[in-house]
Amino acid sequence: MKAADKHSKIIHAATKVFAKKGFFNARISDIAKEAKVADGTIYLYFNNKFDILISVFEEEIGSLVEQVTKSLSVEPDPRKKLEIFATRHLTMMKKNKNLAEVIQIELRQSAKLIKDYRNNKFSEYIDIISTIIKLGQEQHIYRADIKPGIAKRAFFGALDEISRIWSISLETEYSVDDTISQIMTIFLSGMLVTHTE
Amino acid sequence: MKAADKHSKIIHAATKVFAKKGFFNARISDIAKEAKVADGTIYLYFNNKFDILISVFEEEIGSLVEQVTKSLSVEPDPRKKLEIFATRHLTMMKKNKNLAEVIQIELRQSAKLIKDYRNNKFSEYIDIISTIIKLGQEQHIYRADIKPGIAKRAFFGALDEISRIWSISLETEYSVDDTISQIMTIFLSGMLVTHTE
Amino acid sequence: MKAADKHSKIIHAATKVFAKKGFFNARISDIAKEAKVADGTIYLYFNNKFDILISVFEEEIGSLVEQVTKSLSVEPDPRKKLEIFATRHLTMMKKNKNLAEVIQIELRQSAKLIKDYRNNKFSEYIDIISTIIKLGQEQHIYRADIKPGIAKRAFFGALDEISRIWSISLETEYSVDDTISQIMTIFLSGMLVTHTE
Amino acid sequence: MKAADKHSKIIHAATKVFAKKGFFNARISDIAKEAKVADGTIYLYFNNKFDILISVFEEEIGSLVEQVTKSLSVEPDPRKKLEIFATRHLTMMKKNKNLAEVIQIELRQSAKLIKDYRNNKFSEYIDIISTIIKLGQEQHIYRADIKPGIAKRAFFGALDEISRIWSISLETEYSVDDTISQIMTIFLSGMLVTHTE
DNA sequence: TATGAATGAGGTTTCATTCAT
DNA sequence: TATGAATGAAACCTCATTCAT
Repeated sequence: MKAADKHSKIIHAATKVFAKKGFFNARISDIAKEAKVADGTIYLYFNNKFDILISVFEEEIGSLVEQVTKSLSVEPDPRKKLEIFATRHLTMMKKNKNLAEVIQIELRQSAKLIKDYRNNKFSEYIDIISTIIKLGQEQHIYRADIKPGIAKRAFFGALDEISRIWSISLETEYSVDDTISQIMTIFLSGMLVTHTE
Repeated sequence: MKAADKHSKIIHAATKVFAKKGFFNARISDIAKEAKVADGTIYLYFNNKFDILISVFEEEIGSLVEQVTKSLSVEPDPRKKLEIFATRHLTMMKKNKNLAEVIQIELRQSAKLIKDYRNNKFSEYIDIISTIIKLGQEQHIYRADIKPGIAKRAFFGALDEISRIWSISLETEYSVDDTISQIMTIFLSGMLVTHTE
Repeated sequence: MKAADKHSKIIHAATKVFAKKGFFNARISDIAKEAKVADGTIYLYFNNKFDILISVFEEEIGSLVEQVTKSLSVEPDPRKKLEIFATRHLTMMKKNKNLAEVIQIELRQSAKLIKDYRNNKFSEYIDIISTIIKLGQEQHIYRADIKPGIAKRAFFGALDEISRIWSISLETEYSVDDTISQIMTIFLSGMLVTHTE
Repeated sequence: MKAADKHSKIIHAATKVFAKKGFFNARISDIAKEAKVADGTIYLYFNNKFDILISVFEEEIGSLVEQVTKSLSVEPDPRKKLEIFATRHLTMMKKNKNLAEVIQIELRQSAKLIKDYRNNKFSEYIDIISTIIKLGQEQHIYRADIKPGIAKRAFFGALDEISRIWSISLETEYSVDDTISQIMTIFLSGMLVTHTE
């Protein structure tokens, strides 16, 4: 097995374990067992436990960015692009609960633990949203007075809070489609009744 | 000093320490020192470390619910009510960074750690939003097709993600007012350019 | 309530609690609760936890000595005296399981913990046996080559080990009477088949 | 060093420390220091402190059973067998004071602490006595009316109480030989003067 | 590279004892 | 005398990390 393979095997194992137990409750030996390597082997690929967490983000979110970017590239309409982002995000979070939990919980932990960890990949991911909004503004589809820097957080926050509930409660009140539909309505048209007739 | 006072003194100390270090990195002795009591004294008021965390939520969010409810009671307009909620929430999070961090980080931790902790007070808090939306729907101000159960999460998630950034980054790109204005525009009118003229 | 009463109330409570939980697992607050006094009150009557244990011995065994001595005083026959001692001891241990356990377990603990605790009352109790033996030797009923100092321990040890089993196992294979009969046979006549005919 | 060696090294260290301080006063770090391993190492071999105590019994008494059984195997006479048992027991207790104390004190503690610990090895040890008695009864050497189940406890209790005194008092009033002689006289022939002439 | 036994620092919790009331 | 809230020392146990093989 190549080094890169083992590295990624550990990353995946760690994602699973962090998701299940949380960063602090996860033991290195749990990750080692999940990855089927010896405890000591982990330290040949990572500096310490925290380094694993950071790597999990970088790799998992990195691949998320890749997938989403690819999906978006074939769609020119900024409205549709936003919907695609939401769909891909929620679908992924529903499918990959491990990743979902790691993002929801550990993202916050880690942001706190090391101020100098810039969440590069994560920023990149969020910035996909603002890029879409800017594009829409250039095309006069999105209101010019919307600040992409705030809107991207509002949009991501909305999606994240919804998928958070999916993670902790077994029942899923609303389907992905229902949710997308609601989110798009709210973010595109707002909640007010429109009296345009 | 009365028992109730000491209880609340420990709660406030714990909020501070949890915010600064996170639940897992916080030591009981940190909380004790902050509260100016002996380590053992804490166990006269709480069963264990986790019980402190739960209590912090219940009490801090409980008082948040109280304040917000009071503010809302004097305003009949559902549009304004939503704005008041956003304003009070963001203002509080900006002012009380400890509480903000505890909500953002530990809320997620605890939800994960004990599935049977129903986050009663927190649910109550979030439900203020859905109650406002329902009221607005009855008055035909908010669209009937908006599902309050989803919208409340979207709205809270948006606010929470924004205040999360405030907590971790020292620079404050946007003021509370700016942010409120953006959030209200998005949630009430949406991001699309309206061609009603 | 007089001081002496409270003192003895605590002693009895302690005997109960020590028997149930053992000295180390017993908490002062357990004893206080059992005695229906405040924790601090105990320290008005005893110097520390260990002092309570010593006092329990002195008092409980003291009263045992008194009772046994009284029973023995009316019986002149050394053979019967020994039987009375065995009967009283086993009956008491069976009736007062608390005392039994305290003797069996804590006697050994305490003897170890403080070398300078001479178990005065306990020695006095054991010496009742050697006194009986000496009396019997004077009357040429007991063999002159029996050393009372060893025989007293053998006799007490035999009784104690038997009552120990009673304490830990719920089933009581043998009755007190059966046991006495066996013990007296062994100690008086030995286990060998006698070919005197 | 092999794992088995380290296991046994810890057992011996624990026996020593428990004997010296008693189970409750013994600290894990005491045992670790005595065994010249790190505190944590102990938990690679034992589940918890109590598990160490149980293991000490099983191992130490197990080897006692082995030795005694071996000594007995070459002696056919039930009278001599009993004497051999007493001699080996008392000799061992005098030589290995640590083991003696652990048996005397902790045997009682542990029997109390966990009702479901059956003291397997210890029962096996005691049952050596009843087996000898039964053998003697078959050969019409020991009285048929002696109940081996009671007699075994009486015999063991007698030996144990005597060795208990050896442990706690430095002076040794009686030698092993003296004691054996007394014990055998009592248990075989009883204390009564025999008028067979 | 890989292993996994060993390390030892560190934290939660308990509880005997004190002391202000 | 009596109380019981407060104290704070102490110990079991965990687990990230190391290192000899």
